[in-house]
Amino acid sequence: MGRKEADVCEIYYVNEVRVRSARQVLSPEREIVSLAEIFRTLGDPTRVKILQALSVEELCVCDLAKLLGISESATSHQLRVLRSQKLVRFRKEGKMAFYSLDDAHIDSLMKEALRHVREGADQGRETTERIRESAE
Amino acid sequence: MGRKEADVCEIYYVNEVRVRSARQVLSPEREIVSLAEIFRTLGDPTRVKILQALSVEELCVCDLAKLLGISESATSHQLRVLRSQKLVRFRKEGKMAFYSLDDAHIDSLMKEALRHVREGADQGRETTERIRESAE
DNA sequence: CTAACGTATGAACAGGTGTGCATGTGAACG
DNA sequence: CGTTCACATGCACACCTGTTCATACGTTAG
Repeated sequence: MGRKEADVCEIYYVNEVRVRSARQVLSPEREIVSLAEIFRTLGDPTRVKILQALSVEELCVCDLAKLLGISESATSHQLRVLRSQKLVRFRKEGKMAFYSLDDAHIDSLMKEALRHVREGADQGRETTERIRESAE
Repeated sequence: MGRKEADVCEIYYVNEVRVRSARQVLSPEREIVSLAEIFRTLGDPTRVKILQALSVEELCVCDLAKLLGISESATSHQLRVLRSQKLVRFRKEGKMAFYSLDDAHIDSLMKEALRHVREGADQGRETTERIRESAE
């Protein structure tokens, strides 16, 4: 009894129960990956701005580009990413393409995260910057 | 009146109102960056698993490593990232370090995102894979 | 038709990210 | 004391990401 695998952790048997119960809560790999994919998609300032802007009303590519201060090409690339995740949809009208939010969850996700940021994330940011600096 | 900048978009004046109102909703740059940072932190399968596991109860590094199937070093590296964002905290007991969630928002964030994934993200994933394939 | 426009996309490049390896640090134990 | 253990960290390297540039596509105007 006790140690199942080689010398990994002396007190293995103590936390085995915890590991087991924790493993049960883990979503299946596919869901985990999808989850991470969505968060990674939201993990870019440009895309956050796009989604915030579109939360008001639909906008065309060139207006988004002007709003963001980046090229229309870069904007289009980012919109492609957002489209691939079904976060935005678009409607073609002549040569224009009007984009809008495709998913209601996203807005509440961002608002929830914003609440987190506005609360006690100040020390967090300091810590981050300290680490990032010392890493260079 | 009308066109403010050089030849960017012919119908500039039409959507100027939209751009203006959309710009008002945008959070200040610092908040946007913080928001994106948090999402980017959540945008990794390993870290998602860590947070899901810790949502049950605190775990030490070596148990997390076993649970995740990666090295303790990699686990420690990821925990450092999560710490820097104040997403987890740790308690030292002898040579062990027990980690637990530091923020209640995070769990609800992940659950909200999970709801999004479980709904209609299937087509989304197909699209993503199609794009990823054609990009190689 | 041609030309111009708004948008989309492929290639390329700088910069960033996650993991393994080697090593360091502090605590517990003989 | 020195050794072992759990954990942390610097470095290196393969991989991924976001932007720019050049170009192509479909639509509209002349």
